[in-house]
Amino acid sequence: MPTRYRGDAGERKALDAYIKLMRAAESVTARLARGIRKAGLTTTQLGVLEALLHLGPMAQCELATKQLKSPANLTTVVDNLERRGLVRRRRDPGDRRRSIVELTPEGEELIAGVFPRHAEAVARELSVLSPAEQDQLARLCRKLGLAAAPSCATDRDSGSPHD
Amino acid sequence: MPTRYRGDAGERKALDAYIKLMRAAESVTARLARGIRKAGLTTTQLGVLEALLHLGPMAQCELATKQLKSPANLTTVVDNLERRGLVRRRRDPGDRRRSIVELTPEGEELIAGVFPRHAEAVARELSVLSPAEQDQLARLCRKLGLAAAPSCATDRDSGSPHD
DNA sequence: ATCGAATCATTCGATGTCAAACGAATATCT
DNA sequence: AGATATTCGTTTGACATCGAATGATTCGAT
Repeated sequence: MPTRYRGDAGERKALDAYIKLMRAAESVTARLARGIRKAGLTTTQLGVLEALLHLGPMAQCELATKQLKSPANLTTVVDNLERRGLVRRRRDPGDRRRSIVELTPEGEELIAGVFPRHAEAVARELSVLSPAEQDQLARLCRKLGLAAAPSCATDRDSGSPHD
Repeated sequence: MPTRYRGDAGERKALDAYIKLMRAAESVTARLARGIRKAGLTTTQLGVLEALLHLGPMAQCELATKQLKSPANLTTVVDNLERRGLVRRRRDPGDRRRSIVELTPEGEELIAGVFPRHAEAVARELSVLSPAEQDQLARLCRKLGLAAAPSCATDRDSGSPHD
């Protein structure tokens, strides 16, 4: 037997749940990424396009908050999407620090065609769990996902707090 | 109300569970990454050093399988660790294709000092869930985490199938 | 009106990440 | 033995990712 870590029981239980959470997220992401790649997108690009499709144009800073990514990262992702003509930047007239990002017609067509198949793939991945188990998982993960700081001032939001 | 996606009920439930799973994994990872960074490591580097500490020297290919990373990725991560003198590569005499990766004394000292604090941080993050809930989460995530292809021939494994 | 603090996007440098192609070494089949 | 397939690690090229620093803009308090 290799020398495994020996902490107290509670710590071992937490570590066990933690690694299983990470492995689940990573392996589901990896499997879904194959299908996304066939559509010519990366996982992050899909997330950005989907947000724009379902929520409409929004500032880059909002996009970063919703995707749990750094502003620097969003700049490069939006750069790559803009270079391919899938999104467009527009200065917010009311606050010229902000870039409003919106789908181009090409971008909208692409994501509208891709997303339904992606949603099916997600449902297929999750189908190893019963509907009741999916609810349970959502409830437990919700508790862990909080404490995400609302860094963007544009949280003049609207209904459901990002879930 | 923004135009949200309207699929059938089962698909919406799966999507909901999926995004909460991802948000939980990403936000816990991000919070833990701050502590890891203070120790001068990245999350992946910590994972590699921890595997070497608790399981002993192993081939790069085994390391890649255990960390759910690509071989190309492991090459660069091990490169970076080797450059800092934390690990060492050694040709496997029995199979000269293989690189056995092992901790240097410096690497062992570092990870042995860092890991206990990391484990505490993990327990703290998971403490929003009761022990019973942690078990539940582990059980559900375990079902999702399977189907990870065993790419490395060195699966002459030993007891628990990576969980 | 002005000065200082906060916000947004960008740049830079470093690391992580993968897919694909490749060379070296090994295993397998005949 | 010799031909073929497989495995392991690496390289390359593209993208993702963060932290820190910077410039432009806005906000807040006097």
